Amino acid sequence: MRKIPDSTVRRLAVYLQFLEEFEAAGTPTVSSHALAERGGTTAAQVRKDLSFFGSFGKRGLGYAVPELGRRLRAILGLDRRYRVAVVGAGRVGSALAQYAGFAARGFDIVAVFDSDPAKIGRRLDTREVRDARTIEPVVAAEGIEIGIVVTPAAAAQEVADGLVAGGVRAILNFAPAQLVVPPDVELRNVNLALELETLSYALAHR
Amino acid sequence: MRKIPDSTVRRLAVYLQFLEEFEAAGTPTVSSHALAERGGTTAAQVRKDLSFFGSFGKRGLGYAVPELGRRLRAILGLDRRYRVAVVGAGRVGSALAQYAGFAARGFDIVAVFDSDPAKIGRRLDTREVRDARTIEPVVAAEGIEIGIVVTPAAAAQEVADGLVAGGVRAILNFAPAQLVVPPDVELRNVNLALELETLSYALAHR
DNA sequence: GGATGTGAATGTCTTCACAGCT
DNA sequence: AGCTGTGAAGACATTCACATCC
Repeated sequence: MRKIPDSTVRRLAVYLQFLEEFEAAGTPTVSSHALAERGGTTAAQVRKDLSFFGSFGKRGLGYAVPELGRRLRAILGLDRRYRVAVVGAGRVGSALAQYAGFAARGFDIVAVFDSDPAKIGRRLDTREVRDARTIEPVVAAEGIEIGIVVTPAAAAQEVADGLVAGGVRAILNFAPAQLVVPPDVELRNVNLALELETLSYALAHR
Repeated sequence: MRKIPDSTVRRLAVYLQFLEEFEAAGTPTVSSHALAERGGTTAAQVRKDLSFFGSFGKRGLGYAVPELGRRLRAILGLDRRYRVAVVGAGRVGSALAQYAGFAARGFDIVAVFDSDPAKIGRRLDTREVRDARTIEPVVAAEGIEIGIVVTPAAAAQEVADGLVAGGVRAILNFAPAQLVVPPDVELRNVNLALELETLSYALAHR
């Protein structure tokens, strides 16, 4: 069960999204074809993706919606909740800290940090913005497992070091910087400008 | 020159980022090895990526920083500016509309839309939030080429249709919905929750 | 009949390794 | 000597096609 393509994991998360719509609508069963159509891929791809983890379908019938949902949540590790910290209470950071989509998927933002004295102490929903110098102890004390970095590039590595020292197991980095973290800490980068740049490339080439 | 891997395009944008740091620092020349190190890839990969578009380096020496910068900007279509609209003035939409990183890379947010009467008319920096019902005419009149969709999933397709009718050539979609657009409109999806979900998968599997 | 599950075939991307400039 | 540029090899991912089962 090791060595699953990264692209497969991403697609599984997408399938789960659709599946939850089917769940809400009360659809009892769904075919690989139906999932593929909505997810922008092919039926064979859907079946191959799922087959890495077992065989959850019934031949001739398709997949039972509630069961496949449960399975996918278990596979993705979404059958539990995570405690998450956001570092950087600028516009994007604040928006992410309050983004309902995170809590809806099991990611609870339990702490927000910034280094700007003007921001420290302010409230953001129910949480208070805390001093970035306290990242390490707070992360450790609160049992925070995931850190989201939304600082300027120059501050990102220092912040990441604090998160790691506090014991996070994963970091989602929005800063346009290449972070260095220990190999046992999972790191994913999201670069907003980059997405527009690939669009620019596509527009320029035809 | 057709058929460039998507991953290559993304990496080129990353190289450009680093190159601009070298440019700022006045470093005259850079090797594929140096670029690889910072970009989290290998020297061979850097050279292969660049070789799709020509040979910009000097053997035994490396790449001239200013020239490679110019070339990359030209390849990525970043040697010009783009007019961009943001639809959805919620927390994330507002943050994106004011995100300095976009303007810095040549993407000017020239219009912001929302359908909520409470938000329409409000100012966001220098721009006023406009009625989403006017997307099509405003996009057409303002010569907007790129639309960023940051609405709830339920509204996203309608908004996309308006953008397309107005004449955008590309859409960056943050809504957790699979949009349908004509084949000549470039579409890229960013799903914030998805990124955390792939981290969750990684945490669950070891 | 209809849809899954999966080896095998195909296609795509990355890495290797070395010839060729400077 | 140093570092690029690139075919060829290898690794990886997707698609095909069909046997299998409900």
